[in-house]
Amino acid sequence: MLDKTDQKIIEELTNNGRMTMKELGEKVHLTGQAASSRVARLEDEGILEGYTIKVNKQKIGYSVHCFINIYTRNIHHQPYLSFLDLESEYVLNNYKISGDGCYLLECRFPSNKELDAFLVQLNVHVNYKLSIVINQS
Amino acid sequence: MLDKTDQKIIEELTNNGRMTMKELGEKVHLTGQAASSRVARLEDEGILEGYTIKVNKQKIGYSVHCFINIYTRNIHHQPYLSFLDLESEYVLNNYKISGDGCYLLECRFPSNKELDAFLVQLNVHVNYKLSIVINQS
DNA sequence: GGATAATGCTTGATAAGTGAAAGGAAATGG
DNA sequence: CCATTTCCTTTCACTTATCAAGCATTATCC
Repeated sequence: MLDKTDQKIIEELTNNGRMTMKELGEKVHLTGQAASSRVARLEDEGILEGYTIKVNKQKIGYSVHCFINIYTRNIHHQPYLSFLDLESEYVLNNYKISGDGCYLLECRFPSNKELDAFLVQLNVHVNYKLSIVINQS
Repeated sequence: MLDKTDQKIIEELTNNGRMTMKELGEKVHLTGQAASSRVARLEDEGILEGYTIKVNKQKIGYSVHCFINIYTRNIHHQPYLSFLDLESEYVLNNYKISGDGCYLLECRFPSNKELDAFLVQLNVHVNYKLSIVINQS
């Protein structure tokens, strides 16, 4: 499905998603047009899902990064999931997991103040265990 | 530091990091050149750290996504961290966290076979608790 | 085996975007 | 009140993207 050239394209675009097709072509030994049509194919196949940016969240005031293990008390998860939708400003990811707990929730907050308010509301729906990210290596 | 326009720019580029500056300008009611110079400033300030792509990892053969709570047995973490460097193909993130455990390790594997081999080696350095992602909502 | 089709590339012309320079409007400060 | 700064727009030369056409290689089918 993916040949060496496709893999290289994915690698290059992961490092710089805004590189010109001409530049990308040079990296993978193709013309810009050929590179462009391969990228279009990767998009059509749903392998390349989109383009985005890496933002320094600390610099824009979201410095508290945490993971929250969720333990549902109720067989109905919908209230919890609906709550996440409302608080989506803070939610990065919500993973349904095997192992300890039902979900692993990844969030970012401007400060402990917002985190605290979030946890109070969260506790209406579920129990939780909080882990704060100290560093990322 | 960031005005409304900057925030909108970040939002738009998060949704489509490859949009043209002209297009971005229209979204935020500026000319392409003005948008471009704001983006350049965001890059200089380190707020916009780079451009990348979203890849469907399942489609390229990395279908097992998991989080591993790491419990170090030894005060020296370096052997564990060096191990991660060697196995970086599978490692998405390694967070130093508060709460249960010392690290939260996020990985992706082509199959349980590679996961198993990874865990065997991991156990040389640390104890762990495994959570497999079933779904992402 | 040879015609046919399909795939993936290159080439070339046109349309579109980018970047640098020049200039103007609004806010800031002596 | 004028000078300065900041941020924007306009213009133009230049680069890049896009589209269609053409060509080579490989696969397919009778």
